Amino acid sequence: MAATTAGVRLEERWRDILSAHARTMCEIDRALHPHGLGASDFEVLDMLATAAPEEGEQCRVQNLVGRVHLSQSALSRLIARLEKDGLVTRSVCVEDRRGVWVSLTDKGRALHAEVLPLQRAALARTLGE
Amino acid sequence: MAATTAGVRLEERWRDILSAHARTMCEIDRALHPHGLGASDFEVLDMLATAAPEEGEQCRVQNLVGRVHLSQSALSRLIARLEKDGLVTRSVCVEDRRGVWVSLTDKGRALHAEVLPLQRAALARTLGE
DNA sequence: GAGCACTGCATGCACACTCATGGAACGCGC
DNA sequence: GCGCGTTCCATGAGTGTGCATGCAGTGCTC
Repeated sequence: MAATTAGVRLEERWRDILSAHARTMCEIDRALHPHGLGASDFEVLDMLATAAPEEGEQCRVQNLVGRVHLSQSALSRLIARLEKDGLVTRSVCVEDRRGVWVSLTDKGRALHAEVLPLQRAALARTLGE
Repeated sequence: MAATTAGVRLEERWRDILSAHARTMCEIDRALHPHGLGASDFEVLDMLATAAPEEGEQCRVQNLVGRVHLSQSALSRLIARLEKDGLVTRSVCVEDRRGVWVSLTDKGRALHAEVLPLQRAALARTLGE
């Protein structure tokens, strides 16, 4: 009996998460789409911007996997798209030539600064009741 | 200042939701995959099972859209898959021939009963700390 | 240095999703 | 009844994702 009660409570919590996730994700997508970005793109851009504020600072792809809620292959393709759009650059890591360094371009940094308030606004709209 | 603080708090909340969603979704998928179901499939199955416990009770596709976090087209295809697997049946609604009734088959009901505890267990593993 | 297991990233493939559209059925005004 | 806008579901096209795999580079053992 107690077990089923706990089960129902978990079920409700799960529904809440599902609902909040769907609404917010959709709202962010809608807010960022005019700028050519999706929610996942922004997540990576934001990670690069906050994790490597120094100019010369760079970030391994490996470091991004695990922090981002994306598979390694999806991340690889996403970075390829960002590079094609001129938002990031990839360069081989000299100390471990298997690795790849990813860094924001000036354009990428500028775009991030531009859309950050939009993302915050979307969050406020759907999460801050 | 207060605005940015609130922004950071929202950001953290969003990260938590993202993380919980990804972990739980993955865990449910993993638990249900051996039975040929994904998380979305279960969501629809569960909805049909709980919304129409009576034998003759049926549910319009229209009623499912909005309750499920899926687009109308995705739901249509998902139901087609479930029907192909013999878990649900579709029949035209006699009182509004645009509509379609969806109902669980015995096999669908049995499968739902079989995997429900697995889903609950997955929820408990990832949400109930 | 040769062999070998392992790591890091890219890619082929299958599949589910969204968006936009299509077609059938309804309901309303006339 | 006829036309017209709307609703309901299905489907075609394009895109993104995960899984499995490929391939180059690393480091360890000998």
